[in-house]
Amino acid sequence: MIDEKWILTDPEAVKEALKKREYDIDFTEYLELKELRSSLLQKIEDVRAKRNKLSKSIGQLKREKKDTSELFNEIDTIKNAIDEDELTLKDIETQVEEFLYKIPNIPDDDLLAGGKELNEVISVNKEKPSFDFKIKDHVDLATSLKIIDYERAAKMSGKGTWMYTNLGARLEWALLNFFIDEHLKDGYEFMLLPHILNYESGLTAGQFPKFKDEVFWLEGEDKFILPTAETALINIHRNEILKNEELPRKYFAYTPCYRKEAGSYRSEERGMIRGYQFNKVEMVQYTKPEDSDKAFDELMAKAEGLMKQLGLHYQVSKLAAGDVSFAMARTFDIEVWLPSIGIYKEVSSVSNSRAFQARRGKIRYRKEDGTVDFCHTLNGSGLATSRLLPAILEQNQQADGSVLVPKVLVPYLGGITVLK
RNA sequence: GGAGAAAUACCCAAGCCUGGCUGAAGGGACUGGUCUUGAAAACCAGCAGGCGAGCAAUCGCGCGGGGGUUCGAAUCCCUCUUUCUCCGCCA
Repeated sequence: MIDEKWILTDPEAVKEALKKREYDIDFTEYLELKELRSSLLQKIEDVRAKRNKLSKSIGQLKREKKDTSELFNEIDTIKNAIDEDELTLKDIETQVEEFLYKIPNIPDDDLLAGGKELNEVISVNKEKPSFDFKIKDHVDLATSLKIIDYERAAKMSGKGTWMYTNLGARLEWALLNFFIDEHLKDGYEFMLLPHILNYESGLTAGQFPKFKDEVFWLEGEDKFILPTAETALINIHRNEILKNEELPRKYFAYTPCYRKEAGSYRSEERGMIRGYQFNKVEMVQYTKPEDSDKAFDELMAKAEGLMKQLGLHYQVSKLAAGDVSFAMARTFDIEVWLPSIGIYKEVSSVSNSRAFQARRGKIRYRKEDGTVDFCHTLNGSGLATSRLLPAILEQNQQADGSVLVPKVLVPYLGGITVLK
């Protein structure tokens, strides 16, 4: 949720800022509603104050066993005066809230105005690998190495899924364990979370109301299966006031991520590039507002550090305002090179939501001076393993169809250095 | 899934039957002070926080959430959520 005070004081500026993400908004109706709310509230509170005073007097007279009929006459006249106004007020507040929940976050000043096509590659790691043989794609590699089974997974589940078998499962698990160890080293708190969440959680994270159709809902339960661990991690401190010295708070979690991805299939995304379920380790930080830029850099450095240790060729993209997701003010993507399709695919997305999610979830902290303010929340994948595994297979493949295991993973694979 | 009990401010806890003087007793923690070489102890004092309206004085809402009854609700009624106990069922 964006800052209402800003809309009220300078709606034009907010409108301009949102234009950067190609989002056009009209505050006319909203401002009218706020106006109406204000006058209505004034009226209601006046009557309530009067009523409270009279009721108090009645209490006092009763205690003194005096006659109260005069006061009752007086109170009769205001008794129902605001009934209707109270209903109207509630209605207005619902409308205002619904309106606010649908507005995306304000992009940071330094982002380019416009969509995806303006994303900027700001750094590249390693040379693009070259091969002096005909390369295979990850589906062929994984299938011939017998580490992923697509057909049997389809049999039990349907399209858009796969199963890791034997060394495949171990490789996936090695990645996860490697990431977990790295995050622990950096003092992040390890969380295993519920995967079934309530509506409020999705609302706070910014998934809802806009993207309610992109997650799997449990029938008759008003609950959904998380599309990313972020949705849960962001709700740990919902409706809390954190102590000044508790910040920054750094968490990470491993969860599978479940997404509908309805109609998003592209032929280039065969195999495990896009599925209904994939694995990811996610990092989240709660910070003071003044520290969130630093935290962003830290998350970026951590995600990149993991990629570097894996020895993969990747690029970092700074997303243009229009490509930054709904709840975020800025996002950098780490995109890994997939030789078979000749493109870079996102394996990590590091974002700063600033106070956007905190406002939705009333995530606050007490400042040193005793006043209360919203935290900033940030998240970053660290990393999405299900896209990493194909990249490792493709980038590390050899002429004979075997694959070199990244050095850092060897200890996690019981000393295995080559998949063959 | 069935049956009961509970949810009060940072923590513990009174009040709820018998609605009004409860912006919520009492303790602990915390903060400040007295005392002390310093500390502890003892004693004294302070201590809902938050949200909303207003330039302000001040006012409104707040006793798990939502709704209702009433002139008036922490207190009565309904509902939801969560926790605990027992039974059933299981990993």
